[in-house]
Amino acid sequence: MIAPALTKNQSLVFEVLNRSDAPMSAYTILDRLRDHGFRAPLQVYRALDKLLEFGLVHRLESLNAFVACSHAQSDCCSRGHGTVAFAICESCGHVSEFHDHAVDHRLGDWAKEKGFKPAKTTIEIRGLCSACAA
Amino acid sequence: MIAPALTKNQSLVFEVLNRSDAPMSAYTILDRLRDHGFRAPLQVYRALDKLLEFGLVHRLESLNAFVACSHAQSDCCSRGHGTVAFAICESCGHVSEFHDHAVDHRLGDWAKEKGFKPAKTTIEIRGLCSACAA
DNA sequence: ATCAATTGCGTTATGCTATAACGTGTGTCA
DNA sequence: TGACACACGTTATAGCATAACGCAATTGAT
Repeated sequence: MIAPALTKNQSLVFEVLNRSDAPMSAYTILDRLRDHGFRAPLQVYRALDKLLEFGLVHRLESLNAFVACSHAQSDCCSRGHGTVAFAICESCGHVSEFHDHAVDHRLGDWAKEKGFKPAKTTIEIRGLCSACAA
Repeated sequence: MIAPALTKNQSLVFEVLNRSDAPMSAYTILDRLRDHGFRAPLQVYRALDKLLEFGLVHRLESLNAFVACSHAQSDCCSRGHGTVAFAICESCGHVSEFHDHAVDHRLGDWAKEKGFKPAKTTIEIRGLCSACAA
């Protein structure tokens, strides 16, 4: 899944997500981009679909929101080296993205044992980050 | 979190979920219960909130839907002995609920290391069950 | 060069998911 | 008995996501 050059809309959405230090809903992104000519949710959702496909953005299922991939610079996402997990602070909104090989492997083992063919795995931990828990 | 006797609405919602072999959205539950006097989403959501609190029901974040806890009979859920994971078949809709101590422990270690205080953890694997993958 | 297929884009309308805010009734118990 | 907690019912609204239409630009094979 090599990412081609982004289109204008895709770039705009990606920029907004990259600048944000917290997840954003599609509608929040839309509002941020009204000045750039965005008028309808579909403009955002279509861009997000592509960005997700390219691995530049992640969707947080438990929030119905989106974040830029923390490792977009490296080969992490574009190579799809495994399942990514998220720790979401419910106080400040900060999201830590990490990969745990052991967890990945363990879930893979379970799937293998059960004959289940995984397509996409979601791991999200909600709680308080170290700064907010202090 | 010992579950007290369920109220009428809670029982109705729980029954519907128990009879279903796939997750159900709140609105689908509502439709199933129109004959029993349900008229508004809030009647369902309020019951679901309690059932979730009692550990009798789980919410599937990646589907915005709900399932009865597979282990409701045992002490699994009511005791909250750890994080539960779900394997969701995208073909037949069947959901397997399981617990993996190693995964649980591993994520706990990560949290401890980072000073993150977990409140709720979501693990959902979407794919094809053995029957549908065959 | 041209035609067909693909892709992105814009717009309108709609559907699905979830909660706010208000009021009612009922049971507890100090 | 009066304050409180809790379940319930209703209306309205907020928030998230996609269907369906049409147009424009690009690509690529013939």
